[in-house]
Amino acid sequence: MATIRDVARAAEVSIATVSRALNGSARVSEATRQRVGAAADALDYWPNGAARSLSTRRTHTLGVLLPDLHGEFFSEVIRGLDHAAREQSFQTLISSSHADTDTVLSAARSMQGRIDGLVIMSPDAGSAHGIDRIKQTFPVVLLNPRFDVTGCSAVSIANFDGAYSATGHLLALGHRHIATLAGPAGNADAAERLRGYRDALRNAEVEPSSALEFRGDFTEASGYEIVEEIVRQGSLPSAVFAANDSMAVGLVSALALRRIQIPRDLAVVGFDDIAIARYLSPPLTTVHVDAYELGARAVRLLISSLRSDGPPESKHEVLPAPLVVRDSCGSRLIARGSASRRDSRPVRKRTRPHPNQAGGPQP
Amino acid sequence: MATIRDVARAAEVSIATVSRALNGSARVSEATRQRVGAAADALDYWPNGAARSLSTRRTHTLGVLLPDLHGEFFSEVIRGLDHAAREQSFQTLISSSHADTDTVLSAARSMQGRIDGLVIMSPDAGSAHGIDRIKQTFPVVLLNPRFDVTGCSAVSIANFDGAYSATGHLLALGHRHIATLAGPAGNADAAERLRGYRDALRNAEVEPSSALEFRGDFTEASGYEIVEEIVRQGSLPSAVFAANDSMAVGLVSALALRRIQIPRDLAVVGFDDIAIARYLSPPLTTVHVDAYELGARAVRLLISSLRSDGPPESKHEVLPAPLVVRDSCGSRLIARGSASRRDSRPVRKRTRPHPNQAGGPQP
DNA sequence: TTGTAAGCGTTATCAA
DNA sequence: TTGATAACGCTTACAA
Repeated sequence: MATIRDVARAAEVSIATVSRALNGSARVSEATRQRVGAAADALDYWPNGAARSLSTRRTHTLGVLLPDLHGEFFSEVIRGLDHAAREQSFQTLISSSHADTDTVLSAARSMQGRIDGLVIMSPDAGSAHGIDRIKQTFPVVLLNPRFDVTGCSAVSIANFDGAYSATGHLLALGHRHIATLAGPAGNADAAERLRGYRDALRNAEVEPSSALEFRGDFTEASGYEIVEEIVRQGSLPSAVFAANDSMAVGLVSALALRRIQIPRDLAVVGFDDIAIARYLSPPLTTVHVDAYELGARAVRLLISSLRSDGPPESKHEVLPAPLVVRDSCGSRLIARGSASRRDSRPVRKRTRPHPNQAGGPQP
Repeated sequence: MATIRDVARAAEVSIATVSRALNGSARVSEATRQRVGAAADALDYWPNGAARSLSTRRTHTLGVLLPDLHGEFFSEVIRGLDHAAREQSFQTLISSSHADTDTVLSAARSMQGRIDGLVIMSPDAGSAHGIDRIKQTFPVVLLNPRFDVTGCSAVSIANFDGAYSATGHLLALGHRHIATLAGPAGNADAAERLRGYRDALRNAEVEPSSALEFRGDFTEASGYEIVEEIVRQGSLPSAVFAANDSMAVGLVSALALRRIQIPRDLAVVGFDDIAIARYLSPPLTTVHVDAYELGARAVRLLISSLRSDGPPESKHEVLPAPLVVRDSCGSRLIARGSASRRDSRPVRKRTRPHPNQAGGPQP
């Protein structure tokens, strides 16, 4: 492997001149620049990144700490992160499966000297102290955090607003007996979505009732099982707001088995807008979460605080979560005036041909 | 930020001793080890990764170059890569959107000094030369490549076998008039799948006919549109093998609109087993591709060739692509004897509760 | 415009 | 068992 010394020798200049020539410094004559360039090409010189960042204290790399999520949401977040980073010619050092404070902290530690900043996704409340420590070493941006940290920017999902408008949609359609399939206790997103549901009800002068609040765990299985509970209660509600699409999918399957028709017998709204949502029968009305944008914004915030010296920035952006109206609530016309949008793309245009889709067999 | 010098000063030893103590060298007395540890803790010392890898020439990091894919497949590959890497305490430096040889080469170049090895996904045939260059700098593993490179391990998908068994399944069900919805010309996966389809036919003494080979581009839209073409031909085939699930999804939608019933009027098999496959009506029989495993194997191959010194390894693993029988071909009983498996998991168990699924709202 | 030399923060090789 | 000190490969004052 050729080093800068080899290039210097070949071009008959000092290593300093090679460095300057290759990095486009102004203080180099055109002639030597040529000579150095030629020598570097001839030797096929690849500068050593570690040496460079040791010297410059910059790595042009962003660290990313993720929980052990998978599926489309996660993939889209990464894509957003990576694209935004690439746009600014940053690379991304990714490490996932970080559940608790300790693993987050040790991963951050092991990235010291190799990243310029760090994006931490969905840290649990316990990690607040760890993050305080990390942000002394490099700028940190939190992705959908369960808490606020001063001196730290963050991007999160409009859980409350999304749930509020989903429930509002049902109310606008005339429903008054609206159940919710809530997420697990202790989960911050779940809590916010539940709060949005309740507030929307109260705003319509419907008192939330614990008899209509079913507790799931965000899995499809729990959505499926909850149907038994609901049915056992005797009187069916006229609508259900599921705190995520996975549970809605389970719910829909179980309803189909019991021949309970959607939306005639029961209207259903979900949250997340996962890919499957529009393939359910009927296509699921749900709250759209733009995972790609979530990642992209986090990177933009991080790079901006990288560039700004001075006190650490701490902007907290909230990503809008708009309602996407499909067919699972019926009477779609009524929804017109609301902030929702009707998803009426014809089937054949459902998937926009993606730049690379023709390049690989994968969907 | 405390450096090794600060720790040395605090512990009243030399920096060499600090390094030895912290890296668990045997040649350190228990007493000084304690003292150094205490000093490091007190100063909250984080070793600098760049300095360390400059000195050791090891980075404990794997580079990953990806095309601009997205969606579940891509996400699963990354998850497989990352998990396998983490298992061996490696981190992953990811860079996507690499379409052509030049971007692949320059990305690899910019990783020099910061990675120990590189996984390159789906490089196009043109990059063969670039990869020859890259593998002189660090070990390379190819993920589903369009070609073989000596001195380079690779993992690829059993495209031929998968297509062969999908078509074989249709033949076993008694179909003789089997069309295929092929992928784009020039795409290696598409070509292999087409070859598998043809071979299966020939093996059953059915001569492949170009009139039954329709050309799509792996998008849902193209699957949708092809139905018109097929119908225009007059006589409907009795079965279709779609070279990927996206096209199968489009196909199914278009057939539903024309009231052509699956599998009664037309049997359909796909390829990839994307998440949506089992939600189609009827659930799609398709060839399963384990994207997670694809990534994990690539990393294992890479790490193994990292550890082995000597000539570069060049194992080429092929990931099996088993047929998953659902309902889109009917008469499922006949398939018993074949190498396929019947997917009969009940709806409520479709999604295995995932370790973290209870920790985030995302599917 | 170019060269010399001092870092950057580690690890590794010697002696002691 | 420890300590000097020389790498590692690069950038960047400071001199020339």
